[in-house]
Amino acid sequence: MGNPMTEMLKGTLEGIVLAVLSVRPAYGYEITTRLREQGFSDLVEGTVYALLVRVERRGLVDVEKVASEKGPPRKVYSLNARGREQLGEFWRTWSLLAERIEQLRTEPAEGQNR
Amino acid sequence: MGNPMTEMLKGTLEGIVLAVLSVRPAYGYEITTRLREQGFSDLVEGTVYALLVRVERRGLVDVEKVASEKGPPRKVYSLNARGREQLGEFWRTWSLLAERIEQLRTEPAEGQNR
DNA sequence: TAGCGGTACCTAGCGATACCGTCTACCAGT
DNA sequence: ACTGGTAGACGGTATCGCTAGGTACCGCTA
Repeated sequence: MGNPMTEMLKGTLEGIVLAVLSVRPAYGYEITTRLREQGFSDLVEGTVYALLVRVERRGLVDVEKVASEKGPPRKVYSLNARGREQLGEFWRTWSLLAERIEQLRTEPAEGQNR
Repeated sequence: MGNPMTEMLKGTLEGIVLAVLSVRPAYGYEITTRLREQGFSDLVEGTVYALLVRVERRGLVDVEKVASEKGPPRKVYSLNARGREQLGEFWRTWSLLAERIEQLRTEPAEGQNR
């Protein structure tokens, strides 16, 4: 079965991470903990790392290795031009979906609009 | 890759179909064509049928076979008590996700220039 | 009467993605 | 020496929507 939030995140998590990176560059561990604090409490570290590898392969982010004071070096990701384009695409798709779903929520009173 | 809307529908399509059924009972072909007209233009028949089989197995809907004037008999699905409960759960999860994502859209770098 | 399009349902296999568990590796404080 | 926090990686699993077909019935038309 799996909890519903997990399934809903499919297809949206990438946009969420890109949105985080659009604010400022960040590294994986940081992204995970920040999103966890912002309410995505079930988010799993491994998921974010895998997603970052994917967006890097698709050329949506630039990567820079930065030495860390604690632990291994950080891979700092920053959104590039293609990434910002993709983020725009995400917002468009999201808006469409959200609009249609909200329509379904308030529709029951109306019934048939045909 | 796949188009982004397809990925975003994962986890939400079930709720969408349950919402449609909450208005009034319907059969698979009807649900597909109605949603297609309402903007989910890429939605595929097979997807809806498979989804209906799943929600039936999980006991969220009641099924009744009704003879059709054209073609094979219709399987009319209606939302039962468990289905309505599940729909409520869907709306709660959706609201949470939508709220957090909208927050990301307008958020201006929390810990830095604010 | 043969063919076509619309209605209505069903299925096997594929691709994408999030989760799970576990691992490596480094450092500070006790 | 041990624990806990930081940082990244990987193989396996499950879910779910799509692809790409198939079956079956009906009315209309060439």
